[in-house]
Amino acid sequence: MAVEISIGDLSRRTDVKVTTIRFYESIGLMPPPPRSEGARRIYGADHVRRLAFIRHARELGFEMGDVRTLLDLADRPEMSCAQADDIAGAHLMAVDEKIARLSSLRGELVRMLDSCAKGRVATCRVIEALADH
Amino acid sequence: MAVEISIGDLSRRTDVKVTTIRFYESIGLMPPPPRSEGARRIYGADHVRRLAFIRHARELGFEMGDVRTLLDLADRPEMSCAQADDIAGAHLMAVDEKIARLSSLRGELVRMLDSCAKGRVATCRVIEALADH
DNA sequence: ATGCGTCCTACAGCCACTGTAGAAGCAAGA
DNA sequence: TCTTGCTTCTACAGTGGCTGTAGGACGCAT
Repeated sequence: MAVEISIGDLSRRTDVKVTTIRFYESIGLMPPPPRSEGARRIYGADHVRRLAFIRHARELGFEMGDVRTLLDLADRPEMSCAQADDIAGAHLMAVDEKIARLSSLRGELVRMLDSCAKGRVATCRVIEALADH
Repeated sequence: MAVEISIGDLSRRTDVKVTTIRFYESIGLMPPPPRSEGARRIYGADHVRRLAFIRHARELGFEMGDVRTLLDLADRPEMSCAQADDIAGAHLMAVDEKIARLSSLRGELVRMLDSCAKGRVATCRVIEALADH
């Protein structure tokens, strides 16, 4: 007999909020599950797997379009995984860029804070740095 | 005679889009400027300064609430700049956290990509890593 | 039967813009 | 003077990725 769990159970198992699960269904990321007599959603093991997959991809920062493609790929085991690698590679580059950008912001923030004499706004380096970049 | 520039000029000088300038006005970040006979916005030097300030703060990743506070502070030179330092300090911590998070994501992505044998999806480490975290 | 938690749908709101439509202003060329 | 074409105007919808709310219905234990 297959596992039959409610949306609340699915939520707890995958740590994805109930509303988010319904949202994923509404945008076609999760398939519409069968319903009980009282029209409640009934999920099974593959829903758990799919949602976990989505969640991990999101945690890694993949955006929805990428997640969609990765899910499609995961459903076609015979295909080459080159596309998955491409997506992950592109994402890695994007992450590297973000890190670089944040590091330079960090530098600027540290410089601002270090040079501030903790006096009045009139002589504050933080404010000044923002004013005359 | 004061400088009198159009919204397009202001946009070019500060590298902030026209629509964004109007948006900032609509949410009260920029003051509503005087208008020409034909109801066009007329800006002056202080608008340029204020918008540049906003832009720099946004570039540094401060969110709107912070920008608002920093602007208010900048308008009160006699105040202590402790609050500005607090905001910048909190932001620095947030940036550090983001960098840490991204670095660990990066590690995971690199591991995924390194261990992938570039074969079929069925044996793809990238897909697998997403499936069984 | 009652109470309580879970679930349902449908829609508004979040942030920080961006894009669109349709109209009007304005300067330069024919 | 007329026309062309750029800029500007207002008002509002859309973006991504959810989150929150209203107003019910379901289902189980007491």
